[in-house]
Amino acid sequence: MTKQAETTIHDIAKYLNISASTVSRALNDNPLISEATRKKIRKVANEMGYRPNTLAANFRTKRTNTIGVIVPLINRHFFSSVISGIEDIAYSQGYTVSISQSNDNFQKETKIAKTMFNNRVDGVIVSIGMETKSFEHLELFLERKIPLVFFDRAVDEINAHKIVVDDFGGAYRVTKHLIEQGAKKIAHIGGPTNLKIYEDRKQGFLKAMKDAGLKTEKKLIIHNSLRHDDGVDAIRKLMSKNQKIDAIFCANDTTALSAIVYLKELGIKIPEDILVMGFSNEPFSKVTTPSISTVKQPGFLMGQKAAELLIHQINNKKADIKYQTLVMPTELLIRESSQKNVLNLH
Amino acid sequence: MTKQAETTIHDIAKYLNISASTVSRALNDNPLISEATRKKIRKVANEMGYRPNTLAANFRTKRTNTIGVIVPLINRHFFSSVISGIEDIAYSQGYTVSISQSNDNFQKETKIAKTMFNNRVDGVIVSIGMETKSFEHLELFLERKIPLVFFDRAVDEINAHKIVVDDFGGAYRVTKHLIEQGAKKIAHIGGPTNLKIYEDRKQGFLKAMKDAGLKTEKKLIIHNSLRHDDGVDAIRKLMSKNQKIDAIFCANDTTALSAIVYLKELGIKIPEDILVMGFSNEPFSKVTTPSISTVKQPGFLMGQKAAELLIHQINNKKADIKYQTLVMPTELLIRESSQKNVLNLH
DNA sequence: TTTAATTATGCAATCGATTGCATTTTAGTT
DNA sequence: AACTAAAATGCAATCGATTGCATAATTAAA
Repeated sequence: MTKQAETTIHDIAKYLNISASTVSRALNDNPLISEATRKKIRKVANEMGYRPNTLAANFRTKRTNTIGVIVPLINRHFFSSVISGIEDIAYSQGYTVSISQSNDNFQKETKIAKTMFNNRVDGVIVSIGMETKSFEHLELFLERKIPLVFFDRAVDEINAHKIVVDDFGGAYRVTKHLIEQGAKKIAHIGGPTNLKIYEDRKQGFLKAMKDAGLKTEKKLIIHNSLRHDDGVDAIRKLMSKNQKIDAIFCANDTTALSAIVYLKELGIKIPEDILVMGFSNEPFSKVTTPSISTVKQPGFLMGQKAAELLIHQINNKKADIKYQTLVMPTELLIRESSQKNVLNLH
Repeated sequence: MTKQAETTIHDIAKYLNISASTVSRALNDNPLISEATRKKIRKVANEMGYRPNTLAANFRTKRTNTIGVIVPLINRHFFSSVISGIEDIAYSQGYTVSISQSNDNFQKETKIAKTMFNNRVDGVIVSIGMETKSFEHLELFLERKIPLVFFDRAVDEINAHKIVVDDFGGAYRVTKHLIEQGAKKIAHIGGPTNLKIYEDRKQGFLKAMKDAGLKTEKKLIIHNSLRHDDGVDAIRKLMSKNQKIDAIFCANDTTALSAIVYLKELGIKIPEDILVMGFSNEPFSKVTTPSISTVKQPGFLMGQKAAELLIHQINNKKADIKYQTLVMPTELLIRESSQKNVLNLH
C-alpha cells in the first residue's frame, strides 16, 4: 500500500461502469436511485476507502454546514455552558461549530465576524462584547441573508432571533428579596449600560426599589466592567462615601465575590452587616463562604435554543421569518450572602 | 441595489481587461505581480465589493485553514483555558478553530474525529476521553499525514507532539507536602488509569510515600470518574473501612471539594482532622472554605504551545519531524485545606 | 403487443480560485 | 539598435461533487 490518491466518485463510477451522478445520488440517499444500485455503490465505496470530499461539495453547494459562534470569552462558565448547548444541537444535526472569542474587544469582534463571513458560515450565533456600540460587522450577515441569532448580549437595533434571560425580572426579584430581608439602602454595581442586559438589570433594580417606596441614590450606583478588580474598586468608592449601606446587588458573581472578600478584609461581616447578591450563578458561588445568593441562567438550554432557531432559519431561508425573542426564566438562588437569619438548608 | 451575484476574480479581471490569474496573484500578494497592478486590482476589488470565495480556494488548494479541537468537555475551566490559548495563536495565524466535545464518550469522540477528518481539517488538537482505550479514530489522521497534537490526556502509543503537565512531579510534591504536614495515612482518589495523567498522579503519590518510608494500603486508593458524586462515594467507602486517615489526595478539585463538603457534614474538620488536596486549580478552589490546596496547570499556555506546534507541523509537512513531549511545570498552591497551622496568608 | 407513464440512470456544465508553463513586456547591456 | 535577462502577465487545465435536463429502462394500462 503506497500513498494512493483519494478515491472520488468518478473512481467508483468507473469501477462499476456507471455514471458519477448516480454514485453521487446514491451516496446522498437520493430517492431517484434504486435500492439495488444504492447498495452496490455503498459497498464499493466502502471497499475503495472512499471519503467524500467535503470541500468540493461545499464549494459546489455553497454551504459549509458550519455554524460560527462569537462570544466574549470561552473561559467563563456561563458562556461555555451556552457553547455546550449549541454544540449539542448543532452536532446532532450534522453541523460543525466554529468558535471565536472577542475578549470583549471590538476590533477583534469585527475581524472575527469578517472572517466568518468570508468563510461562508451557514449562520452565526453571537453575544456581543462590552465595547460593542456599532454593528456594521453584524449587518454584513443580514445583508446577505445569513441567519444570525443573538444570545444573552443581544442588540436591540438588529432584527433577529434573540435568546435572552429575564434580566429585568431577575434583578427585580433580587432587589425585592434584599428588601424583604430588611435592606433599605441598597447599592448596585452594574456593567456597561450600552449592553442591554446590564441596563435591564439596573432597571429591574430601580423598579423594585421604587415599588417598595425606597429611594435610590445615584452615588450608590456604580458602573464598570465587572471584572475582579472592579468589584474591589467599586466597594472602595462606596465605602469612601461613608454611607450606611445595608445591601449590594452586583450584576455578576465575579464582582460579588471580590466585594465580599474585600469587605471581609475590612472587618465587615457578610451577611450580618451587609447583604450581597450576584448574578449568573458561577460554579464557585455555591461553595464560597458565605455562599453567594445569585440568579441562575439556563446557559446550556439557551445554547440549545439558539442553535435550534438558527438551524431552522438556515433550512428555511426563503420563508419570511418572524423573529422571536425568547426570554428564558431565571431562578433566584437564595444562599447565605443575602440572609440575615441563615438557616441550614440541607 | 438589488440582490447582485457575488463578485469573482473573473469579474474584476474583465473589468480591468486583464487575466484572472493576475487578479488572483495580486490579491494573494504574490511577488510576481508589480506594485502598480496590485494596487489597481486591490482598489477595484474593494469597489466591487469582492469577497474571496474561501470555499473555492479551499477546494482548489485542499486546505481549510481550520484546526479541529477535540476535548472531553468545554465547560471546565482547565479545558476552556486551553481552548482560549489555542484560539489565541490559531487566530493570529489565520486559522479558524473548530471545537467539539466528546463528553468523555468514546462513540462521540470517534464520530467527531471522523467528521473532522472528512471535513479536511488541516490538523487536530486532542485530549482524549475517559473511556478511550483504542485509537483507530486518531490513527486515521496519522495515516494521511494530518498533523495531530495531544494535550493533557495524551496517548503513549501514538507518536505525536504532546503537551502535558508534570503529573508525576505534581503529585509527588502534593504528597510530600502532606507528609511534611504530618500525615502518615494518606488516601488517594484517582481517575481511570487508562489515562496516563491519572496513572502518573498515582505513581507520583506512591513514589513520595515510598521515599518517605510510608506504607500505602491498597484499600486507601480508589479509582473513579472524578465527578462530584464520585467524591462522596469515595469518602463513604474510605470511611466505612473505619480507617484513621489523616489526609486525602484527590486527583482533581471537583472530588476534593465534594469530599470536603461531605466530610464536614460528617462532623470531620478540614484541615484539622483530615488534610485534603486537589489537582487542577479550578477557580472555585481559591474561594471555598477552607480554600483547597491544589496544583496549578498552565492551561492557556498549554493551548498556545499546542497550537504553535501544530501549525508549525502543518507548515512543514514534508520535513521529518522529531516529535516532542513538552512537560509543563506545575505549581503547588498551598492553601487552607492542607495546613494544620493555618497562617493568614494575606 | 403497443403505447403511455413511471422509474432509473447518464450527460455535461458548473461552481471560483489556483498554478505550471508559455508568452509578452520591460529593463539592462553592449 | 540589437539582444539578453529579468520581470510581469496570460492561458487553460484542474480540483470533485452536484444537478437540470435528456435519455434509457422498466412497468402498467389499453
